[in-house]
Amino acid sequence: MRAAYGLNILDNCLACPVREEHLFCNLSPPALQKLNEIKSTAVYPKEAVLFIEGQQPRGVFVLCTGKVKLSTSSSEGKTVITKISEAGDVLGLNATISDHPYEVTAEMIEPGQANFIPRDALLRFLREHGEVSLRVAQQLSSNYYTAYEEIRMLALTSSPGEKFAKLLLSWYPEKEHANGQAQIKLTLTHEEIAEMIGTTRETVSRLFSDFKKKQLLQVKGSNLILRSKSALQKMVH
Amino acid sequence: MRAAYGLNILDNCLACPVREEHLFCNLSPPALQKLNEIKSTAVYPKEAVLFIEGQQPRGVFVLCTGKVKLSTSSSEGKTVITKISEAGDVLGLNATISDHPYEVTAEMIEPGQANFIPRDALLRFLREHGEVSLRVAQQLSSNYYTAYEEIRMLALTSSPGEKFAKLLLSWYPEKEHANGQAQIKLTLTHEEIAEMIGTTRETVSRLFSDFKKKQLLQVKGSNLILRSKSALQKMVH
DNA sequence: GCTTTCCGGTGATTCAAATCACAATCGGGT
DNA sequence: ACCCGATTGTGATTTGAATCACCGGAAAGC
Repeated sequence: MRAAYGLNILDNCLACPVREEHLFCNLSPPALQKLNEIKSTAVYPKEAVLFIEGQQPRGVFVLCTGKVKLSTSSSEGKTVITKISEAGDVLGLNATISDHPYEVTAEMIEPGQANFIPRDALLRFLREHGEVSLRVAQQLSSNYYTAYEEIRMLALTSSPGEKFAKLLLSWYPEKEHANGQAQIKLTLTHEEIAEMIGTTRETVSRLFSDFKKKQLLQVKGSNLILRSKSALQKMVH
Repeated sequence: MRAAYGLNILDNCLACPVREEHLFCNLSPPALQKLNEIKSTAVYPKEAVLFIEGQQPRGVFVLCTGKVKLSTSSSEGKTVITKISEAGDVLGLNATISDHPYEVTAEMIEPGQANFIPRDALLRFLREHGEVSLRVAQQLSSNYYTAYEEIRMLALTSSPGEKFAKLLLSWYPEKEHANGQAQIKLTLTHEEIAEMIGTTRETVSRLFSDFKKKQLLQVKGSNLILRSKSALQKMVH
């Protein structure tokens, strides 16, 4: 499979067996070598916390494997999950670049491996490699865009049902079955789904029931089967 | 007043009589000269639209004077105002850098002047001036942080009353009266305030009544007087 | 000056989702 | 196989804000 790319991606990416194009891929050899010098790799178990909202940024984490839950909480204990990050994502970039405190808490929900790059080493690196700075700027823009999606989801979607449908649509893999069906491993609890769409656990439970009744989905153990993409799309419109 | 700064800021900023430190200030003379070559200045009346959500980015606008309302809407006509931009702000930066469509609509709510920098000229400029790229990256991070504030406001603040209090607090000038009082020119309609905090016009109207009754504020024509910062802070906590 | 449109205030009513309260079920550990 | 804590399902009740409906008043246009 890898061979199809013509050359081994490990040759020109930050050492991390990630297939997708990401921030630290396709760099010039000297830049890449420098990056590999300043990074350090570690393995994190489930529930490990990479960083906490409000902390001074120590640096960025490039996720190689595993899944990370990004969330932010109010002082009263209410929590929103803003994103589930996967392999290839760079975590804590904005905080590190702007020297604001981390704006989210990052917690592993599936164990995995990540490269850590300390803040000052990264900034020094970026100052020396202007071309990478532009890449970073583009990555940040893209993050910003994702945040706006979240804002739109929270502010413009009125009913929990619609938000739930949007969430399910976002779970479709790029390459789904032609008939609009998809099978997804459900790793989140109802509580966590509630925190993603800004509602309560009970409401999510009822949404699952409703959607099952309407033939929109099916649950088999931890497998979630989505039955019709078009029907979901009709709900969000 | 300006003299207090030691040198005329027009000497080292993108030509635009803005006092604050902003993105295109304190650049190297050659970079600055290049910027002034590629920018063009225009005056915009009230209700002029700089760009519309979903359009391909044409470039960035550096606001010199006036105020701009940034908003995003759903297909059903619901609208959120995400920010009121003021002099010194750079509009459309993320879209321009990442080549995503503009994520908001920018409309003048107070007439003013802005410098426009076309997309390709800006990108060429950034490639040639790596040091400015890092500044841009920092600006983008900062924008991102602001977007997160918005997410927190929308998702973690339960009642309209609390959101309203948060909004009022954000209107305090940096240097307010010691006793927690402040006078603010109210340029937004209740409808617009509703769109900022995600509620309805009627609810905003009632909030004004409630807050007046509770001695938190006072309205005299278009002047809004906030009576107690600490009382407002108690409400949001 | 008069009309028309936009904006702001306030009641009455409705309604969807939060809250409360349990019961049922699942899954991992011993 | 059994136990226990975490997770899920679902009814009954409450509630806070949206919606509907209308009026007064200010500002803008003719």
